[in-house]
Amino acid sequence: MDKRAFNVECRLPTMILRVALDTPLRSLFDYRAPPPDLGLAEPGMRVRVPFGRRRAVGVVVEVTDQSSLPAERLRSVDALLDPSPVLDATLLGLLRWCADYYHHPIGEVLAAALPRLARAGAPPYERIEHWHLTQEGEAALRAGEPRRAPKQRALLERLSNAAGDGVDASTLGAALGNWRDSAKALAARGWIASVESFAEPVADRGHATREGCDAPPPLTDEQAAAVAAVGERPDGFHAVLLHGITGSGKTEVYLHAVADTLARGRRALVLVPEIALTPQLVSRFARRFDVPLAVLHSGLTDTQRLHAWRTVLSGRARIVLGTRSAVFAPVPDLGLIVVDEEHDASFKQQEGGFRYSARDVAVMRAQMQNRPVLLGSATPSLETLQNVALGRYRRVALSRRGDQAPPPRLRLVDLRQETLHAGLSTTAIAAIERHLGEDGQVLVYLNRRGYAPTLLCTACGWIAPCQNCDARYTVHRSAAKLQCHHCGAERPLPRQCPQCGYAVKPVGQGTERVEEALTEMFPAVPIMRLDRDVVRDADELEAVVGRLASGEARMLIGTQMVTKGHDFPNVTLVLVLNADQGLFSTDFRAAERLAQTVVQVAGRAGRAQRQGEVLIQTEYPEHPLLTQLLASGYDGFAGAALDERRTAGWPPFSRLAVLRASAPAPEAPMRFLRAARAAAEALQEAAPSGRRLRLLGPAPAAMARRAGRHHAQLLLECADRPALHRSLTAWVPVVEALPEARRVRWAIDVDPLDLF
DNA sequence: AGCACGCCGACT
DNA sequence: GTCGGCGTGCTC
Repeated sequence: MDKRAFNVECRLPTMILRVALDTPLRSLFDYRAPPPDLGLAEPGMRVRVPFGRRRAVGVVVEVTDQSSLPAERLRSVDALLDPSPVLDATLLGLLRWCADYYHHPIGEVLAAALPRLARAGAPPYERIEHWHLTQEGEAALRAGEPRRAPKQRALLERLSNAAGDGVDASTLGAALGNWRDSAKALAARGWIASVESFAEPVADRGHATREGCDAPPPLTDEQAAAVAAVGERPDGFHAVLLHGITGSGKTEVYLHAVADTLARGRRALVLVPEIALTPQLVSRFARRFDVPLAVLHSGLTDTQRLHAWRTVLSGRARIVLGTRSAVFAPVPDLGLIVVDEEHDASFKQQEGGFRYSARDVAVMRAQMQNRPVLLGSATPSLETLQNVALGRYRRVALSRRGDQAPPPRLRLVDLRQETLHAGLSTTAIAAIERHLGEDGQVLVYLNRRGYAPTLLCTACGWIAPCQNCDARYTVHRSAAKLQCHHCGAERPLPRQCPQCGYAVKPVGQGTERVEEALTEMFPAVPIMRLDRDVVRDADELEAVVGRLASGEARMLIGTQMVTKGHDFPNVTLVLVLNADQGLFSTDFRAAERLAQTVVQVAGRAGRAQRQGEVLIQTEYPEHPLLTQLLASGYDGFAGAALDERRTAGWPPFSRLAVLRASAPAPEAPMRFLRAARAAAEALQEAAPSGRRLRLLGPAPAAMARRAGRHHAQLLLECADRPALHRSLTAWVPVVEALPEARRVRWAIDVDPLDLF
């Protein structure tokens, strides 16, 4: 309490707040602190400030007593929006590290950590609205009023029965349904009134947790060892890779590690890819633990997101489950971070300006917080495996499936020796017949939705080009339209060639077409499709999964969606229709992605007693990646792939950054990038910064024109991270100041996932 | 990014 | 004669 008095006397005269604002500017802005009666500003609190001609909400990053600006140019903050920091010291430190590491303006980095409504100034705590009867109201009720408004009367009676400070709005909503109109009418007559307050943050620690209704099953030895490895040093940073094959029970390890964390009175943060489509995990946590759980994902409305964020900030939520941006959730007393499917590309922000890897940020957060981080995957990224090899992460393995099912048998189907029916080889069709005959289920994986990837004119060769992109329209037959999968443009499906009037035909296979072909081949077998066109939300997904689980459907054809997290216990045959996309890509990560996809989809097979069979269709059955994967599994593949990366000097044996630019004008991105490259070369000459920086490009992107904008990029490569970082630190301000920069949208992508 | 100011074309 | 195009500059 005396702290305030101290500050008034000694620091107020020169108290200056350094504030981050949601602008692409790379600096902080100095403001005079508000008078002390408005509250004492601390780093991590939001403030409302005048900014140019408008008002903005910013976050106090530093409190100092001096500014590089003359005092007369400083303006005062309008208001302090938080009674205590919404970003604690560790989280603020993490965000500052992000701004530095990803070379992104601090204001936009902080914006990524706050829900939109919080950025607009919404209070940090839930408003609690308490309604109570006034004396006039009591009198009216005794007098038998209101006589002809039953809803108003019910509300009055409900309030008159309430004790103490009345009834809060959510209780009224639950008890009376639509009560707002009645309340308005009664308030207008002065019979009832409301008082607003804020929900208090939860201050307790050491809160013992009861386990919920699901009793934890006994752990296998491997699982127990994994849980022990995570819990070994709960007060220090260490990273554990949980390398568990599909079906080995990784989730059970997470649940136990989280239980240990809760038992210490700490909170757990669990990151998953694309949670909106994996409600299974959420319900498993909800059933196991009898504690409040917050779920943060991209499918929430702004209001829902604000609500969930407040639940986290207040400490009510003991477990926070979320996707990428949840890595910035303001979890108090954070005791453990789990990253499930750590190899998943959706942890990397690929759009917009601030392109961070939530997995890497999670590791850094755990380090700053001095807490363990648990990374789980059946197919760990090569980066993570290299961290294990260097002794930075500890690897614990789950090598046995809980159901004791033998691992599936993988086989290649040589497409050069096969006749194809709608993309299906005769071998594959025979295998489908056999498995269906033996009462098994069949899963067909094809990473291409729609009916066919192109529509071709049989006479003139016209190929339905998208107007906005260097791409062709995809045929969607049942919706009778053409759709561009890069910009979303649609047009009706033409019956004849719009150029010459002759017949058009769809070329190639998408999931819709394969479904049609399978339906024709197996008219008696119920088939389901699983892709973004058929399944729009979690409920629809559950319906499809449910129909397969019940045996109502016997075959499933789908895209990536089928590889993610869902159990199909009776699937005995998995078909991978075209593995070849990943074999000859210019992207050095394509092989890794293909291996991960194949292993993940193969893991869906044979989870019951029967051994599963996996058929991979390819034109290149002797390709080393495929033979390696078949001969020695993912581990063998990963070892060979890491050797290749070392030889070629690709990550994790070097560090990359990409400067990306786009503009409607076709020449602007390349002009900007050439200027940026020249600037980098000039800097290198002026101050050789140790390790050599290699510049590759600029070059137009693989698909140069997307959604009406032209894209190009410049690749920067360096043998070690500090040297790359130093170069970027010197270079980015110069790039920003280039006159050409004004004509493009540009962004730095540190540790890019996709190069082309 | 916003939001101004500031100079040159087609409109009431 | 104005409305408005987007080039340039600034935001503590």
